[in-house]
Amino acid sequence: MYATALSSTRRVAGVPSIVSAPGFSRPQQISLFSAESGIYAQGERSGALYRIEFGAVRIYRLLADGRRQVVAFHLAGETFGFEANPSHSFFAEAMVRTGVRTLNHSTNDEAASELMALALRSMIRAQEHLLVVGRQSAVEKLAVFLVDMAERQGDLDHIDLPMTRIDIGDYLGMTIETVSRSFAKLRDEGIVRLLNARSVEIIKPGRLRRLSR
Amino acid sequence: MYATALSSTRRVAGVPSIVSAPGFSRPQQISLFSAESGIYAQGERSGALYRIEFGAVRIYRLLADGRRQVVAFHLAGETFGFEANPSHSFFAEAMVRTGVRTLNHSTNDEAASELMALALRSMIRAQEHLLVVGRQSAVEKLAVFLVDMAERQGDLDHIDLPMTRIDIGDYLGMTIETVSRSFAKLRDEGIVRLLNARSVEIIKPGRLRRLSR
DNA sequence: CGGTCCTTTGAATTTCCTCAAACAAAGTGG
DNA sequence: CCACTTTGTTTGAGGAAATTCAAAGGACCG
Repeated sequence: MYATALSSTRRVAGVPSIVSAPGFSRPQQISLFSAESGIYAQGERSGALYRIEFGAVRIYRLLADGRRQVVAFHLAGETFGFEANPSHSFFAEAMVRTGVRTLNHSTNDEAASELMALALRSMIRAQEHLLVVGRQSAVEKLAVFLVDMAERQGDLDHIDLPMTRIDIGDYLGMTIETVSRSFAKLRDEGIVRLLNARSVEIIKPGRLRRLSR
Repeated sequence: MYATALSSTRRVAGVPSIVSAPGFSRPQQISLFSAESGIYAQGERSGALYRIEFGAVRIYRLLADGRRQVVAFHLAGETFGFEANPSHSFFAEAMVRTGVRTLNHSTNDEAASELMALALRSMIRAQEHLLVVGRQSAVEKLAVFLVDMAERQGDLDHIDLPMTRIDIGDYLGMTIETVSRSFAKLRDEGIVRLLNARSVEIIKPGRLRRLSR
């Protein structure tokens, strides 16, 4: 009952509540999060890494007036935590029921190089994202998003979206109506088929990919 | 004669030429770059850090069709190099005559932690940038940019811009005309005074700051 | 002084957003 | 199992914001 309906255009006051899960800070243990529950605790020291065993997570920032920017989506098998700087009003939330393994923040070289690699990947991702948000049209943005999701889910023909249109809009910097209309354009051109709002079949991968650059 | 006139709306074919400066890869030595010359060499290994002794540098990415996104501006006294992933068609260029010190990529702990701190800062900056580009209006974007520049130059009343309107537009995700019109709005509201196109006096810092969030 | 590049401004157009309404899907309680 | 509510999605109409196209002025340089 809080951040679910949050979007840039439907603004809200205040920030979402933060929920800590049982066993959260015990390393090498899987923590469970129900859909729409928060993952970062407010006082959390930065540097902690999280590996998603199953489910999906969104990372976002808020403007004072409630406008939201989703910085990243993370899917099963992915590691995150580098984006999360609690001192800069970042939030991480499970989008669906999600299992997360908290990785030890040990000081050995191995962990350090892993952290560095993650930092580099996160940076590249953030900048690709910036390029998309800053420099592409609505349909191009959606195409980039769909191609990315398809690749990360390992199935180039079919995508299951764990997020709402609000999430997608706040990720791509546009309203939910524009997201929906962009879906409609891709559908009307025979590029994708919408089995339902969360399930997308890619009919013409080549055209989608061409749109996305 | 290459990347200067590059912008998202005035598209160009091809990529800018890369110029290597004398003494570039010798550590602890200052390399000089003339205005509009490239700093990263194409094959440059990542991980190298650069400290700007004087001048200013832009970091950017290109889309295939020539649209450009400026990812960051770096001013004198700042360290950069983390954003630069040569394998992802990133470019770094001096905007004005610039002196750069290449820092040793040593493997000791001190250097590693410095690199990590830089990574974190770059990430935070990138995400602030994403929030601005994705979620703010033209005037708000310009206000954020001006406040940021003023703080980084250590003078809250006056800004010297080392970059063109094209750079600003490609940094904020808008056209040069919109940048110019946004400047005009701030001027017409008595928030700033334009001594010339590159020199801005901030008359009402409070109003500018309020616009920027 | 002529040329080039940058900037500003205007007018027309396009894109996206806002507001509104209807529909669909999923959950709740009787 | 069915009304009822809530939440999410789609679509339309109108309006606002930014872009595109065009032109003119200004600064700098050879």
